[in-house]
Amino acid sequence: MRQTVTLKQIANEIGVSISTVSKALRNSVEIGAETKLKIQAYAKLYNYRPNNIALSLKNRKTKTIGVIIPEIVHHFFSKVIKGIEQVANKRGYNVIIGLSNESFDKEVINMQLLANGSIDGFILSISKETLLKQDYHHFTESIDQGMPIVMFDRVVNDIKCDKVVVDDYEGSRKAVELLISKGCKNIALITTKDYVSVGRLRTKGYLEALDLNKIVANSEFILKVDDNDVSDDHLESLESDIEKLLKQNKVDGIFAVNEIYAITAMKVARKLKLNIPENIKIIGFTDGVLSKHASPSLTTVSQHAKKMGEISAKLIIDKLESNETHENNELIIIPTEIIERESTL
Amino acid sequence: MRQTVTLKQIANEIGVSISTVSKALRNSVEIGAETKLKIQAYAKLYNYRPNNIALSLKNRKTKTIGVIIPEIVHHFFSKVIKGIEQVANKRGYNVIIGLSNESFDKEVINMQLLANGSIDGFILSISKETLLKQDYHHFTESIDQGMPIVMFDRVVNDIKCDKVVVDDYEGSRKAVELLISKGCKNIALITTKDYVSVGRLRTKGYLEALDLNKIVANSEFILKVDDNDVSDDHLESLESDIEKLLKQNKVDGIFAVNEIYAITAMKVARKLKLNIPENIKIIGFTDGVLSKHASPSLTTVSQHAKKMGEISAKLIIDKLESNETHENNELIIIPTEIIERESTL
DNA sequence: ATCTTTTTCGCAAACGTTTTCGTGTTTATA
DNA sequence: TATAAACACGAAAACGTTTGCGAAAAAGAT
Repeated sequence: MRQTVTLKQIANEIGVSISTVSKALRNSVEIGAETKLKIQAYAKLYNYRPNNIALSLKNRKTKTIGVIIPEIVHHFFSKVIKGIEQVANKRGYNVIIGLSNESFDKEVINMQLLANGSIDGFILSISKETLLKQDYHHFTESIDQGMPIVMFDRVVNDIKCDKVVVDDYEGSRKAVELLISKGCKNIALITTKDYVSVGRLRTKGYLEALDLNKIVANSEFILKVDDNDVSDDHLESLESDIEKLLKQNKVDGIFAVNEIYAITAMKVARKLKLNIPENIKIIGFTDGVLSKHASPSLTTVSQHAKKMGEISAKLIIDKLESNETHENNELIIIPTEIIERESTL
Repeated sequence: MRQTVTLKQIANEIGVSISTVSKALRNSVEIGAETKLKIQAYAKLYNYRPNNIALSLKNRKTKTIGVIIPEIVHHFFSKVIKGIEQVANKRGYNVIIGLSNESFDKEVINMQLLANGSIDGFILSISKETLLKQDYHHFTESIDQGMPIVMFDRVVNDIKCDKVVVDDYEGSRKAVELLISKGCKNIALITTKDYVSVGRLRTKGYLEALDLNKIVANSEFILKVDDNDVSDDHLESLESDIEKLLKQNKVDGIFAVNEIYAITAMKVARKLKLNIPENIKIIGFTDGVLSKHASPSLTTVSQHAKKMGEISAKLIIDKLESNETHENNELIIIPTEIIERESTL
């Protein structure tokens, strides 16, 4: 087991000082050609690589960015990570992942763990519990300590940092207008509770679209799912809610704020012998894999998750590498895109 | 912007030495009660936290494990990560992610980047390209340098390290035998090329099950997909291949080595007006989300991805924290479990 | 009052780098 | 030949910790 070799070992072996070795390896003009060659050869032979930790300590930066997300077993978030990782890697940064599991405490602990020198900056999406509590002290603390943050998707206005979001409002409006343009008159909305900004904005887009088209919104057509229930139970109760809705009203279009709700709606429709898209049209909101492979395949509003990750990474690295004071904060809104599939033909 | 406070700053402020501060904060008996109190109060006030990097340098360990996977936008891998992260966190470790993107070069670079002090050990799943090239020098190098590795799912025998796999062979055999027990006579297999051990073993299980039940294997019933083609093209060509297969033979059961192939098979069956499960039964191999939400829902062989991650993390941390020489290597085989759903009723 | 013990604290080294500033040696210049 | 310039290298500090050991001061024992 050959341990990794250090400057000191090389110096001892060759009989020069540590600084000479360091300079030789960085090809400094201070060192004579002959010694340089000897040292470089030796280093190559023993496969010398500078110790990252020592470099981090010296340079006071780690070239690592911390990513805190609520959940990783989720197509949207994993795609964001992929985007982050890609540009981070290209620019010489590593990515360290922390999962909050939608829990406030885990979010705080994770951030504290990483903030003590392990990383240079954060990219994060806020957990539901944090959004509910509206306790953002860990974010402000981090920023106060000079550790920049970029938030994506789930953001809050109160915090002074860069933000990357999708145009939830606009995307929902367009989605519902697509349904209307296809002739739907009675359009239902399946959404989450309002405390997640994303859900609120999407609801707003739905209402706006109806309003713009002189359709009177009907509160019976709006299903607000309590997704705090992590188990599958809430899907079952959602199913029965949808079934009730579809039985009591002649709904001919459904807009769901995420993929799972849309798929569940499809399932219920099928159960009630409603043909998609003839009798009822459905649109979801997501980038997921379910929509693409469902049958009929599901029309969705794409969030451009990977792009979101790429932009977030670019923002944080730019900020880290500019020596300006991090005062001006950007809000980047990524336009959505409707991917038309069979469920709205 | 209040920067994070260091021992030195506290020492200067209070007028004692750095070592006194350090000892006071670690509640050493060497320090007088009064000074201890004063120092602790000050540290609390300024929210002192020891710098991780400095600790890493001093202790020569980072309490971080590097995870190298081929792809993160993938239900299986993200679930493994979730498992890893959970036990790693519980034991005070961080997780840093590297994506190989199924590329040999990226795998090597990622590992070299992390091996220079950034992490204490690796958990990884080998990229397809690496498996094809059969070039494993980066693994042996890492191990030679005293950096332990745990491989999961995609492993190779040649490397001396802990391995965690699912019982692919047994799982496939049981899956095919389930089809047989349900009365299927002509069972097709949709698999990948053989260089991924996983695909090879699953094929073997299929053949064995047929053999055990005195069914003669028919090479026409075996579809080997070239999944090097990352694009969606290969799914379309797979579709036509399956269609050809189903038209020319009266296949009444399909075993697919992953979720996507199974779903694709379902799609084709539906197109050909074959009822699932009445006319044809289908089983997939995976933990994915598609199977659960497909309609009819898809019977699958569960790989226990999360558990795989948990065990991998436990193995690597145990190894890191035992001061024994890392000589004895374990091979952990996780039993599969068949999750019966509608596609084989 | 003297000696021993205890208490309380600081020095210095170590982890592995990079870099500034000297210093000694060699070579070139007057 | 004396002096200046060029060259080749080393010492030391710094990043932020922890810890063994020595030493000063205080307390106790005789």
